Amino acid sequence: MGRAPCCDKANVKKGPWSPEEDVQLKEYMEKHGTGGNWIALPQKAGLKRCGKSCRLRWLNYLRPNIKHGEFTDDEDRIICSLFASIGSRWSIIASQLPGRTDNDIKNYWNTKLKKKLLRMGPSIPHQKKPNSLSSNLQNYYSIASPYSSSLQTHISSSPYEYQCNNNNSSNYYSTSFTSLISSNPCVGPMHGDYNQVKDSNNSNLIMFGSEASTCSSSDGSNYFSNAVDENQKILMINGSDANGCFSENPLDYSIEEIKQLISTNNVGSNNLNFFVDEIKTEEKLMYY
DNA sequence: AATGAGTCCAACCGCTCTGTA
DNA sequence: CTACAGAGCGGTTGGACTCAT
Repeated sequence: MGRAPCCDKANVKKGPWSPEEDVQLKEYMEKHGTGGNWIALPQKAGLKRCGKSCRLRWLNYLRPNIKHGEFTDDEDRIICSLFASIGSRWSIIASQLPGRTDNDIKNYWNTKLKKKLLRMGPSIPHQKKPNSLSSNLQNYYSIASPYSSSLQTHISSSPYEYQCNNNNSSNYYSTSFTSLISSNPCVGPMHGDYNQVKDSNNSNLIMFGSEASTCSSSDGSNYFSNAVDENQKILMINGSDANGCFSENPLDYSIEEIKQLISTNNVGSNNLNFFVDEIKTEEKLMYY
């Protein structure tokens, strides 16, 4: 038996929204809000739409302060940087770009940014490390404001810098991203929750998740769960320079590796093996 | 002018997660 | 503990638009 549909599909209008429907939804939302129930909203608002459709329309188009139009270079960098570090977690990426929606960013990435990246040749100026991520991608990773300033605040205010020696691999951490996520009202604290505990050697640990099984949501918490996978290379968002650019590669992946992932459609929740999935419930520890 | 290919993006689908009874 | 409903997410699709031939 399949899953029950969220609405009566036979009596629900599909397809593009008319201006009248937009007005209707907007007026209702401004007066009443969602009332905590999207499913019931269309009926209350007099719309022949599925609740999910209303939600999507509101979030992606009608709600205030939505930014449409061209993405700036800064936004490009932020997207590239976050994509490289957390994969296609569009909602998290969107949370770092005020006014942008996850759908917008997803579309932008799929239609433009990805291609733009792939077009970039290996010979680009300002290479910092020829054999690692010293490519246009790396330049894209160099994060500029406003993200960098916020990130830098977290970095500078962070008391810890972590090094995680995980079996035979040496994985490095800083708190920057952790702090960023955990302090971000859009993604935390749920997504960035961690506990400070001590291991058997009385070493301090940072533990993401809780008790026997860590949160397995497909958002930031997974990122952290997977980020410490011993078999995976680890994001190092480390000290940024005075311009807000990272002074080190944020990733140990080469442009070619990433391009390959993109070109083989291996970018996504299943195959972007930087940090994503696979060990969703495994508890991971960070030593400091 | 016709048309086919490519691009873009709004919207849908189906899944997972979360809260609650 | 389990089942269920709603919310949220990422992947995909379909149609409008643009451009080249």
